[in-house]
Amino acid sequence: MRVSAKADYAVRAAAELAAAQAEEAPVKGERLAEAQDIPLQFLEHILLELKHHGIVRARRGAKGGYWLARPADEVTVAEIVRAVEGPIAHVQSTPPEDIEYRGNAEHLQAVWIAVRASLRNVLEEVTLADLVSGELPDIVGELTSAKDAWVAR
Amino acid sequence: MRVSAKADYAVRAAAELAAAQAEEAPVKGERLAEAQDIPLQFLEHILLELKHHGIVRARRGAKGGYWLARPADEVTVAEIVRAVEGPIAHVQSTPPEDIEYRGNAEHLQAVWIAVRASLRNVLEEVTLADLVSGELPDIVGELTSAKDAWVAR
DNA sequence: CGCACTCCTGACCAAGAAGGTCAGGAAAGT
DNA sequence: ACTTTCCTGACCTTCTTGGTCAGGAGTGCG
Repeated sequence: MRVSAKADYAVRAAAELAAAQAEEAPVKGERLAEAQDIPLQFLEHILLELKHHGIVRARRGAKGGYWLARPADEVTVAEIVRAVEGPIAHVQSTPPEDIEYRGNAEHLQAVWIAVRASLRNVLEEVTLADLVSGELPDIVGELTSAKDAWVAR
Repeated sequence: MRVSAKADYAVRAAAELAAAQAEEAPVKGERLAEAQDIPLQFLEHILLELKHHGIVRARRGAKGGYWLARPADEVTVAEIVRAVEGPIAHVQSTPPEDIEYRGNAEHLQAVWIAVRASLRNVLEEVTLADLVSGELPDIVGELTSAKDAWVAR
């Protein structure tokens, strides 16, 4: 139920790429690392994973670097998280719809399904374009405006 | 972004305790383990954690066993998950409200806050009583009735 | 009292993930 | 050719996950 450093880094780097999409030139890994304060070599591994998932493209050499494979408003945060962390809200490493619960826990399956659906409702709605513009989808506004959304429990 | 075996086991065992709350006698660990098919010794460690968090009580000896410290409709799934997994939706092991994002990732904080809020909206609404009766809160019904809530991505 | 029963506790363990670092190779540009 | 930058795999340390094992300590009963 936590967000890994890798996922956080991946989204941040992707946000930088989204912002740079206007310029017609690739962005170097080093610049991404500096902009978001991420260890360079670790970041390059992450970018490679994003590339393998078709989210990012890259070119090597002098004028090389990374860029988004698609327009920023077509890439969701959910995609990026899945690329580096794997499936969202799996239970014991298996998808909730495949689990059979017995006895008094029978309805737990529906709860885990609801958990996954609520995560998707946020992560699949927010695109990289939303993220850099700051114009987040309504659902984020609703969720973050509840007074106790910003306090720990 | 996944649910550990421990959290799953904990909720299932707690559901059994909730169902047994009518009988005025404690439930043995062995019975819980069998009912939910959980390795006994691992389960006892989990129950101990729940006890330390004031969710469960226990007595040793011949007529000993475990029981819920409070009525089943006052114990939420969120409490149980926190007891065994720690805080929900932390990023890089720190709460999202404490993170400062720079540059184009500035609004990522709001997204993680929304993620946490949406998890809470489910986990803090569902009580153990809901779970054993099968009468889950409206929000769960809404989330699970979307057609693609039950399919993988 | 003694004994069985059950929880309680800490030590241990193997495998994997998290969060990196290091060294070298392979394309691209000049 | 040479530099630049990505690409790749190996390696590393620490922590977490998902357990098992051995023994201690409280409780109830005959």
